[in-house]
Amino acid sequence: MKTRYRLSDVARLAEVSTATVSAVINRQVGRNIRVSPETEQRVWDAIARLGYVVNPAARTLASGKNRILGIFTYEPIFPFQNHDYFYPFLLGIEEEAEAQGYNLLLFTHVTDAHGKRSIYNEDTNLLYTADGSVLLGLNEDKEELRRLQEGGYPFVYVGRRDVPDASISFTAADYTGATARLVEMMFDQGHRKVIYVCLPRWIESNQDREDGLFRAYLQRGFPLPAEPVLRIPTEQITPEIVRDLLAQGVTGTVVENDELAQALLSSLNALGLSVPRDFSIALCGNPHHAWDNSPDWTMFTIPRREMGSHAVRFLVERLNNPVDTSPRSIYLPCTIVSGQTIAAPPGLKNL
Amino acid sequence: MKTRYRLSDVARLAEVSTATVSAVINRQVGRNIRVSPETEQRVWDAIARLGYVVNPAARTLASGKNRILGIFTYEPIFPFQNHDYFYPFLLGIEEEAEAQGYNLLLFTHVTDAHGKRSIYNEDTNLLYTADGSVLLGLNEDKEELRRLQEGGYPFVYVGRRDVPDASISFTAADYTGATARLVEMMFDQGHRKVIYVCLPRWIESNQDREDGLFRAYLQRGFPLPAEPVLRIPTEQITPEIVRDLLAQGVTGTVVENDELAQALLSSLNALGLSVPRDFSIALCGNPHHAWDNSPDWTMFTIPRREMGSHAVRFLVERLNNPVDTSPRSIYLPCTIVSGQTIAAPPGLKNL
DNA sequence: CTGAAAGCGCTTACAG
DNA sequence: CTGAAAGCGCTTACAG
Repeated sequence: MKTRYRLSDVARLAEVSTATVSAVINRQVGRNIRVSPETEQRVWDAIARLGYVVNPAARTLASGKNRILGIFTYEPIFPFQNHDYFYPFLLGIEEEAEAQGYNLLLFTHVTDAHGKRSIYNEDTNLLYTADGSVLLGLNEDKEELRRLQEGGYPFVYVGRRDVPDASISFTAADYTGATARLVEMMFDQGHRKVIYVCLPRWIESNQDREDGLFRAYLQRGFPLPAEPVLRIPTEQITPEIVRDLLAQGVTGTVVENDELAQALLSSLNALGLSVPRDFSIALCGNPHHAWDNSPDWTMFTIPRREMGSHAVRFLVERLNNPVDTSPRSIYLPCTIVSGQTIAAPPGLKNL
Repeated sequence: MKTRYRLSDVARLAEVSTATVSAVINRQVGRNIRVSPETEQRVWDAIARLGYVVNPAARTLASGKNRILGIFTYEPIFPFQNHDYFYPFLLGIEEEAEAQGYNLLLFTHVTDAHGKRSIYNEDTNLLYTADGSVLLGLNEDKEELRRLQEGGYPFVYVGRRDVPDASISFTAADYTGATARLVEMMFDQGHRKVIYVCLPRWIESNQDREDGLFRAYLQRGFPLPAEPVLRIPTEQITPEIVRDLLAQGVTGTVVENDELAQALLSSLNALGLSVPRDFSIALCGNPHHAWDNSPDWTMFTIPRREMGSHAVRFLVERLNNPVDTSPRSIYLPCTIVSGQTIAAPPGLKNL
């Protein structure tokens, strides 16, 4: 392996100072620094002759920047299961990074001593290799995010994240608006008791969808059901549960995910009922899986690609203007997909 | 944004030298360097108290390594079209990188002045940011690869690459063996005239598949047809072409890709013939697209994941042992998929 | 228009 | 067992 040439080698060969070489390779000539065309040509010749290539680490150390954006995910980034989940985000991130002239660093080596993926590993912030980072994943560690924000490190979360005692930048899907829209579609069909069914865990997107439900009731002035939200694990959805809902007069639901929706569907079928004839269901987001017996869901899709590209845009804005550290956020519109799973409630059809 | 603490700040607070702090955070204690347990504890306390995090750029500059592996692709890495193509490679690369404790740098910002993706941009080798790189893509620039190899930069190509005047490391699929296997399967059914149909372009994998065809003939001792390889653009495959093949006594083909195979199928159908009753076809690799009217191809699949992980393994071996710069290569076995597109040739069925 | 020099924050012989 | 210091290869005021 031959030794690499240094900038000073180029300077010596071209008979100029290192400052001049630096100015030439960084296209500073004509800006604050002046170099005569002949001198510049000598520098380029010397570079070509030696086959000189700049050392990015040294450049980074000296300038404090390296035009690298990190991608940190709280779940493995390229697993089989999450394949279709992460991909559209990455697509948007890559597109925008390329457009902005940044490379992407995938933080793959991030499991700590306990086997957990985390940003701080033995007090080392792994992300510092990159000028700024895009963060993704459902199982984030809020305390880490707070610490990261406090440390002044530039990052943007893909997906709304509520961090106690901190305000962070994020790009989110407008779950609230999209969910409200689905509920209103049911209202338009004559439904009056529509509830939200979700898993029993507090996450921001569930909060947002719940808010969407409430907003729809508020806007239409319909009375909110006594139990507007059903928090339940998928495996606990049974025909009895569904019979209970029907007894309460519920005629339709918006549902967090496809597993829950499929479970509801199965229970309805077990009772001899069908969707949307006897009950309406709409899905709040993209299905996670391909199902054999999946109906054509009425649902909305999450603008993943746009969430990714906007995250990069926020990050680059922040890096270009380090003075303004105020957090930024955006709610991107979801797309409603009109399927075959909502219709007028059965009571109305009897009229 | 508060200023970050430096290693020297930790040293001052712990009342030790920077060398000691460096030894502690790099786990050198107990190896060549000795630090008393009390001193070490003081260092860790100081680190915790300041919230010190190491600066990777400085570390890289000083040590010459950064435990980052690059991924360079000659096509955009996350486009819609190549989604399913690149993904399995990335999966294997990520798995192995994680296992080996390396992060991955995706070189996204690599288009030169002419809009072409290239490693050398204005005489700068973009890859030098990473300790070593995995290269992928069909449209590689051999001259660049030669230059890269000559420069001593550690890299591994995913897919066999023949570079004039250079010998590079790669991980390949055993196209030759798998193609020979398909041809022999046809021989076993009674075929004697099986040809290879491919696009009219020279690429390594076509060379390998062709070799597979020849190998099968050689092993069985059957005479090679006068025109054993048909090089033809997809759109030029017509019923006339196929009628010609049949007239030559060809009863089956192994085919480069699914587009060609589908075109053959259409032409056969247009002649009132069907597969595999009248003609056998086997596919040499994974289909690129999902087709509406695709038969259940007899084919082989390319071990993409393994190709990716082996590339990382080669790279890490090279980095761990910089003295041995000899190129490494491996041919990984493909998996034969028994479909419904080969059968005994029609002549035999009449007996 | 150009150069000498400090500094970025680490690692690593080397000296003691 | 620990410290002083050179060096990694750049950038960037600053001086002229």
